[in-house]
Amino acid sequence: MSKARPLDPKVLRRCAGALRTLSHPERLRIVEELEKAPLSVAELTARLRRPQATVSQHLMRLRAHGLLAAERKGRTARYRVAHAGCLTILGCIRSHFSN
Amino acid sequence: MSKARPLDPKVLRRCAGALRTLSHPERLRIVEELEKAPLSVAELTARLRRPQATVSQHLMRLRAHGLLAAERKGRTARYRVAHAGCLTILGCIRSHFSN
DNA sequence: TTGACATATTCAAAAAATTGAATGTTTAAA
DNA sequence: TTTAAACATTCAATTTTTTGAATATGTCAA
Repeated sequence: MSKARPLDPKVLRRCAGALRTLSHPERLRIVEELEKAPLSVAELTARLRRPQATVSQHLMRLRAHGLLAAERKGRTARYRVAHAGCLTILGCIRSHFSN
Repeated sequence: MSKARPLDPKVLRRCAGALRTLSHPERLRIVEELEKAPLSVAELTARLRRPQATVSQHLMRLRAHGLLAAERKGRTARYRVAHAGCLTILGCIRSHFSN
């Protein structure tokens, strides 16, 4: 058990940024889908029933923060969760904020 | 281990809202301070070195989402963490996003 | 009461996030 | 090559968030 030193401002900003990146219903949903299995943009677009551009923008943002990663095969991009913290936070949400 | 049912849209929005409420460096810092012990607005203002109004606004927002609670004694208000999820997420951040 | 202190609220300006349409890029198939 | 499919990017309009100054409210002490 560590001493719970205060996080330094730089780290604090990065952490807040990660939380903010996750703090959108559609992005949360994306992580939820990708937790089960990697999916292409088209598959995610179908599941979320949102415009492709919107889904792509969400994916870009999640990827920019290192939360997702993409593997391209031919002309499709397969996204997957790339940061374990993502799933931990999702689990935390499920157990603490679900109802 | 549950079946990881997809969160319904309403819950998803609430969860995203909670994350967003936490996704600000100063608000994260507030939770961090209050994790150790309850504090008054003045004490928090001193620790954060931010204008009182700003701290108060952050507190109001955290309280509105049920993450903090306030107990008033005379003319001071003592804030404390009121939602366990808060601390779980803080712990998650420490272990996954700290460096 | 009056005055000072602690906290909360309002307000307007500035900054950031969200949205979808339009368009660009890359790759595979014809 | 052309064409189309899959994804990414740009853009401008809209909405939301953030900020601090100003001010309001409530409470204690004199």
